[in-house]
Amino acid sequence: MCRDSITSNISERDTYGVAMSRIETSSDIGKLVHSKRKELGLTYKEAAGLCGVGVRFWSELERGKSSLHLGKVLFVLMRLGLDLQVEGRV
Amino acid sequence: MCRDSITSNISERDTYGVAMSRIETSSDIGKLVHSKRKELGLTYKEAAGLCGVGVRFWSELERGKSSLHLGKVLFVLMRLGLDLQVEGRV
DNA sequence: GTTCCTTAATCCCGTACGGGAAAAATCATA
DNA sequence: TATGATTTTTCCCGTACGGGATTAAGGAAC
Repeated sequence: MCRDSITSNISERDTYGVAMSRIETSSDIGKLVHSKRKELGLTYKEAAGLCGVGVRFWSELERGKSSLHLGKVLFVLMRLGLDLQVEGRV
Repeated sequence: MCRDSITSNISERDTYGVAMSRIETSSDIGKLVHSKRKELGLTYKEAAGLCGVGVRFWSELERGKSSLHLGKVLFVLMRLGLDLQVEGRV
C-alpha cells in the first residue's frame, strides 16, 4: 500500500536505485515516513526514539497532520536519511 | 547574499536553468523563500497575500522559524513554484 | 538630516502543539 | 476466538502559533 504510493511518484531522475518523490502536502510526507519506517523494520516507539520525538508526534506525522512543527519534521526526515531537495528556476 | 547561498547549494543535477537546493533546516527554507520572493520582486505583504498567509507568518518563515506549521509552509512553497522532492533509497 | 518604504517586533486572544502515560482501538497470528 | 503487538486516542499542562493591527527598527534615496 505505502510502497505502491512511492512507486507511483518516482520521477524520471531515478538513478542507481535512488528515488525522488514529490512532496506537496503533509500527507505526502507522512506516507514517505511510514514507508521508510517499515523499510527499517521499526515500531513507532523505536522510530520516535531514534529521532528524539514522542510517539504521539510520530503517529500524527505518519497520518499527515498539517500543523506539526516544521523543524521537528525536517529533523525526522534527516534522521531517516530522506534528503529533501527543492527544485525551482534559478 | 541570499542568491549566493543558492549558488553554493546547486547540485550536479543542475540542468536547463533548473536548480536543486538541499533542505535540512527551516533556515534553509527561509533562505529559499526569501530568494524567491526577491526574484519575484514582491514585498512581504504581497507575497503573504499571494499565499494566503499573514505578514507575521511570512516574516517568521523567511527568518527560518522552526515551529511554523508544516502544512502552511508546504503550501507557500507550492504557491511559489518551489517543488519539493525527497530523495531516498527505494 | 529627512522622508518613505520595508522588515521586524509586539500585542491581544483563541486555538492548539507535543511530552509522556494510559486507555482504547486495531491488526496480525495462532 | 484469544492473545500479543502495534497504532491511535485521550488526558494534563505548559508553551506557543498565527491573524491582524500597531509600533519599532532598518535601509535607501534625496
